[in-house]
Amino acid sequence: MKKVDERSYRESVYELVRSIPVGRVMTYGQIALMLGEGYTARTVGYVMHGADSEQVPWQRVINSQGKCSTGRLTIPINLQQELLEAEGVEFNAAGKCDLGRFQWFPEGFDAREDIQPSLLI
DNA sequence: AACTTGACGAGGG
DNA sequence: CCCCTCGCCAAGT
Repeated sequence: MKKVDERSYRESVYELVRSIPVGRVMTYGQIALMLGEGYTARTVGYVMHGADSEQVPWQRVINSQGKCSTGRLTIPINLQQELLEAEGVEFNAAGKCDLGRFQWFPEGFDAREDIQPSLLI
């Protein structure tokens, strides 16, 4: 078992991101851990910046500190946060959301066992 | 083939 | 809270 079936590296990431419910988020590192070998938070971020905003709810992927990391090049600062707030995710004045409340864990995925404690915040 | 660049994350100061 | 260092790995030069 190498990569992931016949799907491309990127598609596996997008498929998982599409499974995140409205108003919930996942972190780059969490996605990397769930996809397994070959995936790291860094490459998930790389893949996400190339996501088609029409087909992937890219705004639901934030960093492990509960903050949006998109205030750089192509994406307007605050756009990601605004989109998330529009679907119910709350952010404090420092632009950070409570992962304990908004982070999404797929069913069958035991956060306590499958994810490093530090990722649970 | 070598080197650089990220929408990252953990650990340490 | 801020800053820096490393490890990570796909892609583009």
